[in-house]
Amino acid sequence: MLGALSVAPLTGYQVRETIRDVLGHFWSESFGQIYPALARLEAEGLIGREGGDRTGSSTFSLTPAGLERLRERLGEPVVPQAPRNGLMLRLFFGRQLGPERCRELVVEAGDRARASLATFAAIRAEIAGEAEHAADAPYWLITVSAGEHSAQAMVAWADEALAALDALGGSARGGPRRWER
Amino acid sequence: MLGALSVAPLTGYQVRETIRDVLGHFWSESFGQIYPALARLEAEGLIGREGGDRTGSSTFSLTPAGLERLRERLGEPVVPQAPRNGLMLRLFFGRQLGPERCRELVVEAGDRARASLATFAAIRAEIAGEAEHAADAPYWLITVSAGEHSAQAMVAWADEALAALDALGGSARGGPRRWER
DNA sequence: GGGCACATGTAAGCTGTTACATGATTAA
DNA sequence: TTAATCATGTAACAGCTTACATGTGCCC
Repeated sequence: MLGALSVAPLTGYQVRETIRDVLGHFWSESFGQIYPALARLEAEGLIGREGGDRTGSSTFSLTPAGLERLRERLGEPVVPQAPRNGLMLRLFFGRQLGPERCRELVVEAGDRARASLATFAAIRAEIAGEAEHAADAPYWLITVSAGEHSAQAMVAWADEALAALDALGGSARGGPRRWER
Repeated sequence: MLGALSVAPLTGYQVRETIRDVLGHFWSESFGQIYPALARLEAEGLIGREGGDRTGSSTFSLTPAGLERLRERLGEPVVPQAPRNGLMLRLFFGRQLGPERCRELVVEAGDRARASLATFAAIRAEIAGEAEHAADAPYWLITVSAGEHSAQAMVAWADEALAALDALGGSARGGPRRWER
């Protein structure tokens, strides 16, 4: 939230939208905690509220103390997320799930990756077109590139995995079954 | 846990180790919940306990009902994990963090990816050498392949990101500074 | 006038982590 | 005999999700 407000002043609602739409590919926040967190950050003097006292909407912006705090927090060590990849779990126990269902899961994953490649291309174009964020753009593009590399890897893996599953004889629907007479 | 016990009977401690060592690249479990969960699964008749009543260690194995339940659970839709990538968050706000620190983070990520490539190669060799798990091996190798593709993508991305950061002029230590006289 | 997007919040409850506590067995 | 590993648990706490509750302003 401090990061979002470091780019531009936002309302709570806009913070929520920004995190979902802009950071969504690598970060998520519990929206039920945004307003409590805004209140806390305001009480700590890290963000300031402008406009609409109790009547309408208020816009929050980073104070100098808030910017300092953001830099501190960004400098802290990265805490790796505990992995929880349900797709891989299902494939690992694929013998119990069956080759057909595994195949479906892999196809879906490949399709999702291809779709996200298109999204990343659009985001890349959008960032390149925004002159007002020229100083941030190189960093933003690095994260977009990470998404693209990851999605490309997923596409390549899905193709390879489908070939492996077909070799197992699991593709009952439509696949070539060379070993049958 | 049902999946782990579907491959071989294990003690609670071994379940914990198996999840950490074998599934660790794509799954994690809260170990504080393993024993309560084992007790619950036993009460539901999904797993059976052999040996050591109250004295020593007991080994759990899957009952037919447990195998059925495992297949049901594997067939449920994949719940995507909420993304929380601290590395990408720091790079996105890299302007506040500074190019030097960003560079360090990217180098670390690339090194981790290279190290995991070596690990995956070892795992691949190990799976290929285990004749008793021949029926599971193709599925296990698909998940190993996913890890390899992902790590290779990370390595390629890191190189690209470092080049982008150097172009920004952030590499004060040792990098070529062509624009200087 | 109705529906939708904008806007702000609260609270119950679930999940998961962390730290603690204990004891047996095995290897140096 | 001392340390490490194997083994089994408990409990407090932190964090997050979900559902609920309410109201405004704008467009069709």
